[in-house]
Amino acid sequence: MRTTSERKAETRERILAAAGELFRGHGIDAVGVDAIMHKAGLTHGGFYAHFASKEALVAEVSAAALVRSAARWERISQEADPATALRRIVESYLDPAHVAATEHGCMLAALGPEVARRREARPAITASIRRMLDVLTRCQPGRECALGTLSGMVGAVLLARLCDDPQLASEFLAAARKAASLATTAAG
Amino acid sequence: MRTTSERKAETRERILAAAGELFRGHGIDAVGVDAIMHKAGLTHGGFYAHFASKEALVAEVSAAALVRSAARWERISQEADPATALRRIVESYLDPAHVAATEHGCMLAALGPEVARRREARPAITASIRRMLDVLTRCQPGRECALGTLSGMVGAVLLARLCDDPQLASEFLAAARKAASLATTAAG
DNA sequence: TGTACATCAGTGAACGCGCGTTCACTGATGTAC
DNA sequence: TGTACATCAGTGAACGCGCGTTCACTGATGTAC
Repeated sequence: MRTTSERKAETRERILAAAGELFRGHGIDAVGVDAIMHKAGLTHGGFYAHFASKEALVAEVSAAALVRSAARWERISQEADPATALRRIVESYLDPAHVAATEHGCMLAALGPEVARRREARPAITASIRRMLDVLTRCQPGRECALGTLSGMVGAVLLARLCDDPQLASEFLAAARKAASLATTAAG
Repeated sequence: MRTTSERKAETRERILAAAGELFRGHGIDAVGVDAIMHKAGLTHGGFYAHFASKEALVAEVSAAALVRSAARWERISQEADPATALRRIVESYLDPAHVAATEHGCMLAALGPEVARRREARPAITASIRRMLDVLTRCQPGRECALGTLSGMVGAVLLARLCDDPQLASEFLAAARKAASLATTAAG
């Protein structure tokens, strides 16, 4: 049988997951504690048995979502040769499905500016960005390419989401895919 | 002497400017009508003589801020040869001062995800993005380079703002500067 | 194994507060004669 | 030019509402004997 503390840890994870999806989908300030707890299958009062405040949750959620992305990239880079790993990472990131599913997508493109304004969330974010850059650097000719690829991917998804016109959106994705592969072949 | 309607138009512009700075600096949902009107030197009740709702203001502000950016880029591209114009646009965008002054900077990097969630603001944003792409396309070898440069610049500023570490932030800027110039010389 | 007590995750009513919006008003400006 | 009236941008008090947070509680689970 699950002990009480296991149950509590599971509930905490459910709250984090619910908050992660709602924040990415609607924005941090647009989602209340009430909505998060309801999505987690609980009532709002119980929130404070798990987190000190909404701001504390925000910091944890943004850190956790990006840690998961970084871990996924590391797994991909360990399971395939560098060129294949890069292709998988870049293609899944620059996929129209990623643009459409904001609530399940990358934290950087979905909440970047909102998180950047919250000082307490930034150290953990920076650590995950470094891990993501390390993965890309192993797959590309040099750190500068990795920095450019990450910027290009995040910017392309952001701009694709802003565009009213699906064709222009997919042009951004295609151009970023090409830029990432060009950077690789240039010195590969 | 200024007529009443001229005065009203000036007041409206002051409200738009105040809202533009506050939204970019703190996020749309974090800024109230009260704070905007106070910054514009007025009391909150007068807001509704100029805008139907806060949402209507949001749509106008985001559109207006990006129209101004697009117009600035067009002016630069008319006053200089393509290579110089590109350099000026890229260097001013990827300047640490731009990263620091979110409230006076590019709307895309400061409010992109928040605006992308508001359907009614997107058509005007898309039109301005097209104008910016047109300028870049005239300065670079082809539309694909322009798409990649815009994505790379927006992403780099966003990531630089997220990074806790100033050195990593400036690495993102430097890499994006280099990617933009490489794209140019590749076929130039 | 069975009973009594302690713990504490989760409930749901209640709180103060700031939000977006409304509205009766005022006083400076524009118009009519 | 001077006077009387109409307009309407802007004021500031008030509204209903939903937010983040608190708190007395309950009932399932863990512990002691």
